[in-house]
Amino acid sequence: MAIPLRIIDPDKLKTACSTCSLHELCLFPGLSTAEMKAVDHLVDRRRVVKRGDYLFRAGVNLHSLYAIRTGFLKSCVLHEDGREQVAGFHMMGDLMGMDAIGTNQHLCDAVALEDSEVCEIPLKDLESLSREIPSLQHHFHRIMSREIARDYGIMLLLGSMRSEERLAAFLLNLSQRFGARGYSAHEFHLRMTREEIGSYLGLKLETVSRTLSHFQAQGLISVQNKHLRITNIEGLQELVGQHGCRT
Amino acid sequence: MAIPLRIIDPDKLKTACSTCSLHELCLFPGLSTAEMKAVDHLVDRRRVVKRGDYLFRAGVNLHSLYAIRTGFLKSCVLHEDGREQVAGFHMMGDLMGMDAIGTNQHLCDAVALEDSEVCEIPLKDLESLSREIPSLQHHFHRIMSREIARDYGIMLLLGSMRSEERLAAFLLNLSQRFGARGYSAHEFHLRMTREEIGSYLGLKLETVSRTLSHFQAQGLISVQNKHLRITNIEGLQELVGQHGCRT
DNA sequence: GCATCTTCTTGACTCAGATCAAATTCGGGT
DNA sequence: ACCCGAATTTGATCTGAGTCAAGAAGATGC
Repeated sequence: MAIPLRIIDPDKLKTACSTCSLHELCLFPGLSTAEMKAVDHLVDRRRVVKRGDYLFRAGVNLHSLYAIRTGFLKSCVLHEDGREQVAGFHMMGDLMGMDAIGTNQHLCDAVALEDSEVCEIPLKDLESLSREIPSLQHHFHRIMSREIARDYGIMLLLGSMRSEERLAAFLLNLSQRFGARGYSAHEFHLRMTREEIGSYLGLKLETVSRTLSHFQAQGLISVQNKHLRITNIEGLQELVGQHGCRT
Repeated sequence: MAIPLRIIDPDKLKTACSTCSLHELCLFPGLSTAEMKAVDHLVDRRRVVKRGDYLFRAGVNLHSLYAIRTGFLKSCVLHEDGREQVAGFHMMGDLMGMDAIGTNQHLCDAVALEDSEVCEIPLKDLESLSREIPSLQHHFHRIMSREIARDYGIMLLLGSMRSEERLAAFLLNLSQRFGARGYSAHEFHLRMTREEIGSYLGLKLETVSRTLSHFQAQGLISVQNKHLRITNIEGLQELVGQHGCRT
């Protein structure tokens, strides 16, 4: 395990959290320099996942959590009978794999929708380091909790919104997340197919397509295949939670 | 803070996790006696919540997590526009409040559906004790993770099951949970209204009622208002994941 | 550059579950 | 025991989204 004596190990440098531009989004903001140093050793290694490849598959044993550095992935829950549903879309700074801690087995497939790069964080190491750094521990709990909160939002969406509201909420969510990461919040590339959007929103791909066309006709957005531009964000916001039909 | 010198403080005794019959279900299984002792001090106090009362409300600051000792509660997520949806039903041994760690504010209302009793676990104390007891720490992570896993299941249910499947899955879930707690798995009391079931499953109360009647006509269950008896559990199991229509 | 496969759009029709509307039963309070 | 509001059941009708189908537009590979 001895690291070869080199002045700069370029690989290590690239992996280090302390030099990572994502560290405010990712697991470890607001740590002292010394703590940051300790965290650097936590991040085992980076891994590249090509478009279409699996980061992990349902059923395999958990060894690490994965923090996304670049790229875009989806997670798919699998039902015993073969049905499959997109449970989330994940981008830079998101942490994946937390659903597997309970059973020690991944519950969902994680598939890259574009070439992506992730940092592996062995759970054992994260747990032992968070025993030493209370702020890291608390931050990890916050991240798990936010995942629960996100899921509650999706449950609300699936359980009580009509198709237009779902899609509007989806677009606003993407917009907000791209914006938070320094990308344009009103113009972006949809990395997933209509079918994947539909699966995530509990709709059929035809409904997704129709609803997008409808939004475009209303002047809310302009879509050209996967390129999307939000032209009236207030209009979309009004749509969400407007048609309070399904009481 | 000095505890009055008495041989037995009956209140403390009742609160102690080490003597609690739930401790295998609840947060702290498999600890040494010494560790158990430390955990006892963690559980701040017990609280009684009368039927219809709130354990906590959306928006209030988090101070504690709550482990249910007895009773039955629901949690309701609130949409800004006043829409409300049941996010879960919680019983003996379940832990509530984890959704609030992320923002430090509760996201949902927790309402007792029958007179209930909970143990308050201050998050700060749980975090500091779990820094000392690795198995407690890991178990807490597992519980949060299981909550995420549960939510994935609900997303699958809401996003891709038809009404009969949803209700069958719901009944089987209740059955399994009652069974795991030593109650009858095939005969129990529904503590929630049809409307609450519907809200949880993304259906209208009429649909819930009709579907229950339909199940009864098929000989799968027998319902008499809130009293439910499962007469053909395999039949229900077949129903879930049978009609794989919504691909 | 062409062929092929996948993804997307749009239209016509159908149906599961929502909505509206009674009638009935239950449960808590006096 | 009786009353009253809430919860449940059941029926009739309506509708939003699913299903089926066919063509168009993009991607991918040779």
